[in-house]
Amino acid sequence: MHDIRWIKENQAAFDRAMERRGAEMRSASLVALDEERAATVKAMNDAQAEQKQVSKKIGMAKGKGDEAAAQAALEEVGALKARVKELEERERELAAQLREELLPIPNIMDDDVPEGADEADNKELKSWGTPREIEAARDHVDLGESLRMMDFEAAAKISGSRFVVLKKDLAKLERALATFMLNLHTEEFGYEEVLPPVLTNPESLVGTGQLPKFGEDLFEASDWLLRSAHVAEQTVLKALTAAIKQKDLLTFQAIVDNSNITEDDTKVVDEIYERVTQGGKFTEEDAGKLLEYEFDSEKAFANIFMSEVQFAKSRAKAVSKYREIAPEKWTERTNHFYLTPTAEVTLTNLVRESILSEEELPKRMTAWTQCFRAEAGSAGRDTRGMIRMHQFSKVELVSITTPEKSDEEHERMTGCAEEVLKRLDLPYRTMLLCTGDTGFGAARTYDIEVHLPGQGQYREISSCSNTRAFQARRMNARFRREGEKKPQFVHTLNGSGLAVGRTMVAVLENYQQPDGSIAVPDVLKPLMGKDVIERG
RNA sequence: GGAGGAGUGGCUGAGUGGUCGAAAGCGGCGGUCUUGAAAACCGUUGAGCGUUUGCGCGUUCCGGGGGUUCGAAUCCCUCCUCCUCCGCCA
Repeated sequence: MHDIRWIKENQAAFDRAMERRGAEMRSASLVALDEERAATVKAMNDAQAEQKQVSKKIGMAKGKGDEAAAQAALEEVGALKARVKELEERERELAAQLREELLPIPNIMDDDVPEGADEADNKELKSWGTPREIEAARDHVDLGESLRMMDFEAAAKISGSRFVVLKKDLAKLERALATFMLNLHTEEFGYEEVLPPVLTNPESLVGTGQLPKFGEDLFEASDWLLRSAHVAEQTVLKALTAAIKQKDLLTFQAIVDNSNITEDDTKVVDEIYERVTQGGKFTEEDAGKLLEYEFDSEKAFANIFMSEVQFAKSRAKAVSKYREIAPEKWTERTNHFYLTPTAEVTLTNLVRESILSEEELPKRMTAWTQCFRAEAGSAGRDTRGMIRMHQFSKVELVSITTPEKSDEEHERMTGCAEEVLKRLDLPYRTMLLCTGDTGFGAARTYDIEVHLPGQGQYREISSCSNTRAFQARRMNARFRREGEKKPQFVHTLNGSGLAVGRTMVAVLENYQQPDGSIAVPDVLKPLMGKDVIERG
């Protein structure tokens, strides 16, 4: 998220940055919105100051027993109160609207990020190792299946496409690779190992930028709809009880009559809402009040009615009705989870809404986690093999730094990821992504691509990004400098170190032997307990 | 899942309608004293927003949101989190 004050002071630069992104947003409308907000805040503050002043007078007058003075002040405060409330509401609306407009805006990229449309325009920064010349090189699918240790059919049976089942030494190889990477990052590079939850809430995903714009890429795991529907039913119940209490027999009778309709339960719930919230005596305002009613002796009767609608097949309409009637009671958070697409989300959000001390920085964290991606929109791409899975494991690196250290940290982090490949003796090259290929939240991204003899090309195995303060502002993650009063935003960086599944692909294809067995890379031998993976 | 309890400043903890952003203690910072340190004593010590060249001033924030009231940390509603007991469970 961008700093609106920065946008205001650098409109031309902001607009130019958006153009490079191919985004439509321009500064003018944002600045206008913020100016209106600031004016509203000022008016609100002034009104509040006045109201507070007068209220204090009342307190003092009452303390002295001067009823007449108290009464006079009391009358004075009435108009002020209404004005404050109105301005408060307006301010809240404007602030929310501003945030809503800022959240989908991508980060500003560094000036030296090369112009380009897609990965073909990425710039190679360096390469390491020489791609192996392997005669009649086989790809990892061929190798893995021949070993009888990689089973896509079994995965399709128990889950679906874009999943894989690994067995025996390949299952173990996944574990060995992850262990090797974690050991390297924790023991030699100073990263702290973390084992975070896999399900995350929407706030976290907003913090790192997956939401609100890229929900399609995520798997959801939530019962929010069901839970909310349950609450909606409770509302219906209370409305019915209210009808009873107010002796509104017409409405009540109508509700009961309709309870006989069982084929289309949605319709029943719907109609009840129509009646209770709009029909006859019940206004929208009344509906809000109904929520406060308690029922007692009528409960049993109401329950009989409810038993007929509680199996409503589609509850979406009830939910939306409920949302209209009682928005303040609606919470998106109710058991609303996402399967985490990358540990960048969990690790980075550990510092959300916190103020760190300067000595704690840089804060370096690493985690081996399962990652889940819907891969919506990539139908047909990389359908063969383990390159693009709905579920894969990754060792992630996250650094939290001061603003002046983030560039240096970015290079360091990329070096940590490269070191994994060096020690596995896998040839790679490092790319600076072009404007068209750089992700939403990144100011600058390095991709590391490993050479795959089976495909005869380099493929992405790591992506290291500096988001600068972009995520920190979304998350309100700050630090305080020694001796300074005002906290400021940290910089956040993330990188894969590495994608474990793709590393396995690289190992298989690079270490394959003519007989179809796989030589175990030296650094993995202690972890694998053998020198060769072969069909057993 | 059922029953009950609790959320106050970096920490502990007082405050149950009125000059309360909030007692007290601890911790932190500054000072006095001391050759130095400790102890003692004195002072100081949250965040956001707005405004100001700056000192400052205004306002909001006592888990989140909403409400009652001229006025809310305090009363009401709701959500979240944590704790205890029972049940279930890897």
